[in-house]
Amino acid sequence: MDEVAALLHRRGERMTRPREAVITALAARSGHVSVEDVLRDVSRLDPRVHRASVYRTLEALSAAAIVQHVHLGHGGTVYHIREQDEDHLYVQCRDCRLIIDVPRAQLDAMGEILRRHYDFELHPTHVALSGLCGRCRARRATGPSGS
Amino acid sequence: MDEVAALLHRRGERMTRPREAVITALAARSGHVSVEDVLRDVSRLDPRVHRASVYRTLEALSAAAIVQHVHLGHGGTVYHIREQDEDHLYVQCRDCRLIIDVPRAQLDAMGEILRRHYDFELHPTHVALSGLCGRCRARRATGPSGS
DNA sequence: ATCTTTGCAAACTTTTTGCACCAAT
DNA sequence: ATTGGTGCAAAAAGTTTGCAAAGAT
Repeated sequence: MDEVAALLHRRGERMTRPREAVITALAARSGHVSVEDVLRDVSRLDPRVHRASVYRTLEALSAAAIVQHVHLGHGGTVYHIREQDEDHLYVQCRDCRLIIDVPRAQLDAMGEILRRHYDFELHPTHVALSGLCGRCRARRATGPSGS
Repeated sequence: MDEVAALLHRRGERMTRPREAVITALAARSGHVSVEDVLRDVSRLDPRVHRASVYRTLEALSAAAIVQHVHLGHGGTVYHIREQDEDHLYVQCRDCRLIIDVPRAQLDAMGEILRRHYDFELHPTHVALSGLCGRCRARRATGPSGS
């Protein structure tokens, strides 16, 4: 928390109650937190904090590179505290919404192709890829009658 | 258009004026059309068509697999008429929003890794990857002072 | 004639903004 | 004392819904 405060101060910004609450909320969950989750958790942590402050705080913390967001195909955007070695990408199951972190090394083949053939530099952490996890694939094979 | 009508009829559904307008709007643009674009184009093509009908039509056409959507990291969701050989994925520049279609073959390395190591079947057309195209990377290097 | 789809209006959800006040530095 | 940030309330954006009427088959 002090680290975060220092980062903010370096930018001429301040550590405040709403910001503490947002950071606490993000830290409490392992990662992949939706705005909705943040709003709910923050208002539990400190009911005085207003929605608008949560939105503004997420924006400020993003600008300061303290938090990062990942767009999911469905289900909007999730936030998490940025780690120094943010070297994985996200893959999400389109059925159960499970998110899997994949080491960035795995993406290098793709990144290399994009760079070479398309002069395009991939930022693999920004958007989650979509697909089907094994469990949901099995469930679909069995048929939705199974439920 | 008749093809689409046939597909709808096969599902016990009907071809109507709003649906024609939406399909015309989607066909007129090469692809990657936002709801906003569809709404605007449709109301030009036929001002009697209501917004709500556009939303409902996009949903119906999606359900019938006549149109498909792609989630972009920023800028929401874009629609396009589904092609039989939908074998490319999308990559989008985070600065200029340019969308590049990449042949699916290029993604096979990644797809293979996900399948083998994570038991995850990638649906690569559903979400656009994000990154920086060459032009924007150059512009950033020059510095935003260049504009 | 039947039954799907439409237009409309209103509701809803989510996010943003203007502004006076509060509070971190 | 500064001036960045907050809470509030209202507006803005984007999407959905109930319903009576219209229209495709």
